[in-house]
Amino acid sequence: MRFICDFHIHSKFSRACSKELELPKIAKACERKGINVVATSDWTHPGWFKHIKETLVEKEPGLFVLKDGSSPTRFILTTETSHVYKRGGQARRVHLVVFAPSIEAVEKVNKKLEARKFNLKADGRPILGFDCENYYSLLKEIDERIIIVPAHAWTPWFSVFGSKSGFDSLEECFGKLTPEIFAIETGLSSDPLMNWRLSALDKVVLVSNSDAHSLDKLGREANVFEIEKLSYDEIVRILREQDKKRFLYTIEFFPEEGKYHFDGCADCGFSCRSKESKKYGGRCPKCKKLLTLGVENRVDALADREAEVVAQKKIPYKSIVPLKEIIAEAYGVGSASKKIKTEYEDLINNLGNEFSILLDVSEQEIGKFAKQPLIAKAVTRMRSGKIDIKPGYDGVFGKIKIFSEAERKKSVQSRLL
DNA sequence: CATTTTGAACCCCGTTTAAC
DNA sequence: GTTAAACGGGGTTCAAAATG
Repeated sequence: MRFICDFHIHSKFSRACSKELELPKIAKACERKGINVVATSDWTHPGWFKHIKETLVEKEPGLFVLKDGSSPTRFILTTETSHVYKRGGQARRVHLVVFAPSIEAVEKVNKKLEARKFNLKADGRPILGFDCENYYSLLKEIDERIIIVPAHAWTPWFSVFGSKSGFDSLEECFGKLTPEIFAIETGLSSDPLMNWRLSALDKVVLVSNSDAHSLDKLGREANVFEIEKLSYDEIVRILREQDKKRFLYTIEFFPEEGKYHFDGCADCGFSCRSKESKKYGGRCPKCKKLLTLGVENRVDALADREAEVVAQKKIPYKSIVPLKEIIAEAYGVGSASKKIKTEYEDLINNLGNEFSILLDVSEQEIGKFAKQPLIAKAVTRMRSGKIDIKPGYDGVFGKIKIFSEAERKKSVQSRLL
């Protein structure tokens, strides 16, 4: 059976996250998105962990469902921790996704972290002044089956390869435990093609998750597996062995849409490719402050080959645009508007879930239910990658453009006739 | 007047810089 | 030398401004 999995989201206890993020609501929202396995998230937080224990029951080994049986959505005990510390004489800020096999393992980890006086109550994504390598050692002592996956590995501020406070290699960060890093999360601003340029990453498998802070953003990136006997150990095995038979593909943002694709200065609205930023001496040509170097820049700096050489050997991926943004594009209005919400709900109700619309349903079938005729065409165009994007930079999201103004006008006219 | 867009505040803590 | 304040991030949220 096909399982779409999102291993990195947040709860209502994480900073800047929606109050709607509670397990029953997440389970329901996943059904509408087409997500089969989702992170419990935030299990280091005492209040949230209590909620997990009260609300969920184990269904398969290491996988959980709502106690009341109201949803088929599986939960897996994955969470994020934020590490701020010094290593190699430099300040480091790295985010990690932690996979745990059982409630008991989580309980032990939380006890150990509390003993070290970390404030777990402060945030669902606690900040630990804890060196990543030492942290991983501790986790492995508690339970061999716990694994760490570096989160959104290329973003400038909080990641293992980030330009502001990351490293140039996994070894620098994880030392002797580097062999136990067998997966990394590519993040919104990079896609597999970019990551394939590093031979250093041949040992690891690339995963994609949403890092959702609201129900709406669940599964904006995800992993698609073909699994017969679902369990925590089977998921980890597939990752560890890069099992291409079982790990079918990842679902990705177009990397240009991510917030840190290009180099740039958000204050001045300036952005450029990494090659050009050298020309400016790494400084904003307007305000002369240092440019925030984006994901493309870091990949360029660390890459040692063209991606195409190895593409055939890798787990493939599909690039998507969230359905709401597609609808918004077709109407020519912002994706938060009322019209968009209504059309979105209609399509989901008629066609099942968001992922089936984005990945499977035919253009013709979508056209039957879409009020705005450009929507079906936009989905097809997205599937073939024929869209324009103004790349994101310095925290500014990229802007998607599926249709030219002329095309949109033409479509409006044809409806009037 | 209703809707949409834009803008700023908020949460948290380790580090850095400024102030005492 | 010590303490205090500023800084930074992500994205939701609410308020204000702009649009039609």
